Amino acid sequence: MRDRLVEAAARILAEHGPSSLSARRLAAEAGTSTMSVYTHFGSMDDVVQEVLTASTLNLHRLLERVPRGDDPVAHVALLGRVYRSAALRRPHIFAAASAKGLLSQGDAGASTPPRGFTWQTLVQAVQDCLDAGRYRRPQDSELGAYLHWASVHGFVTLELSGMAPTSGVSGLPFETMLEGLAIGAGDDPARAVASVAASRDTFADWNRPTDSDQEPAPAQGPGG
Amino acid sequence: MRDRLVEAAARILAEHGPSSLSARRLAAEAGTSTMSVYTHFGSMDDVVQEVLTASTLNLHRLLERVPRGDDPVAHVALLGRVYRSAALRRPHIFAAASAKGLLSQGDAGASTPPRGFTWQTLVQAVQDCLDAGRYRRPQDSELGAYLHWASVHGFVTLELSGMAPTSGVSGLPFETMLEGLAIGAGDDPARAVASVAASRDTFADWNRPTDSDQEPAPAQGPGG
DNA sequence: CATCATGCCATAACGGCGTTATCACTGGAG
DNA sequence: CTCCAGTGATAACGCCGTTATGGCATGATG
Repeated sequence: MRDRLVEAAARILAEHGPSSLSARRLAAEAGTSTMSVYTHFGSMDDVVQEVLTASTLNLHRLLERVPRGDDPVAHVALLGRVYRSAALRRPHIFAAASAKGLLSQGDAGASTPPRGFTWQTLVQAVQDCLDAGRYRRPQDSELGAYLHWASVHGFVTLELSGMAPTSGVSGLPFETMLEGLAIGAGDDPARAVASVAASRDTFADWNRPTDSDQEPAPAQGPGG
Repeated sequence: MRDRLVEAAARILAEHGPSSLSARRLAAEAGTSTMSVYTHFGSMDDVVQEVLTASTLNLHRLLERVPRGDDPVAHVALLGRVYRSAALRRPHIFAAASAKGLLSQGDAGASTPPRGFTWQTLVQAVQDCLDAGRYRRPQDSELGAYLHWASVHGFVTLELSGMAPTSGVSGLPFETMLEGLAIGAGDDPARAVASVAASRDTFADWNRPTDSDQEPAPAQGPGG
């Protein structure tokens, strides 16, 4: 029964958002009564917590599996692409996890500042850029990682709020942002553009076979 | 009565967050009954809409009054500082307005993509950077403005979620981000750093007298 | 076999929510 | 004065999360 509840909760959450996830509806869709929710969970909040934790764990696993080629800047860009792609694929989940501050942890009991394994992955990726001489600023790879994360997160957040830039804008906003991040970190502009372009191809190639990593998802367009 | 309701709603929203703003509590704190809420507003949602719209309007007015010196890059950075400062000053309001996608409009009936007057201000500021030869990319000032906005917004969002970078990090994260934005847009690194530093002084000077622009606010630290 | 303890959940309830129907009251217009 | 529009107090409806109660299986124990 517990599994059916989690399943139903995940589906409701993903398809209709958190406001539609009520104990009565959840029980009904799982074919049971509200009482069984409380036999298996402490509260309704624990249910969404469990679903969101599982979802972000999926994202973390996905991000860790991102192929690390020999171009560290492309790797950082690729991580951003995967983050955005996951968010666009399941907007409600992303929004809820973001609102609850769950996106950085991926690990129960983590301290409030970013401490999930993905965070380590990103920090390492940025550190690789520094080591390779591509990045120059900031010297602190944790700070650099945080700035990348903040920018991509903000971009996606605004995108999901329907505030994406007006159509007719020249260039692809997300590509431009990725390039700007690298250049802003000290990379050579031409190399940054090349690395971002390379990461786009890697993403396209790699994204297809890993489709099954996420549960069934509606169509989406990571093109942007 | 209407005013007392709006007042009380604004206070509850700012101090205790949206989840604490119930019709019954609002009526009680305004010294009336729930019915009066519905004589003056269509629904509870309209109440928070009104409060948030007023708050973002305040922010927009504030942003428009930002002194435009002769350094366009410093001006862009200053806009970011003011945005962040307002968000830190009233976290609940910012989070709620952000969740409702109200932050860009500042104007009823605006189309979904950013169309508020502040948006025009930011676009113009970025355009000034392009015209002055400080910025080089992207050529489209709307896109450039969007990228700045997304980064600052993401930074503040994560900051309010308690995911600010670990203490002990070297350098000031927000300063570093502002510098990175300018450099990523093509500015000369040294000039970017100088402009951001200049904007910090301008902000400190200008922030004191305009304290009264916002309603009574708890202590906060825009230092970053 | 009978007995009992345990875990699961159906029913129904409690208080609180947004919202609405009803109606008493007030104050200005004719 | 009457009449009317607007206001809001009372109480209700159907939701919500949560919980008390109790029935029903199941499996261990004698």
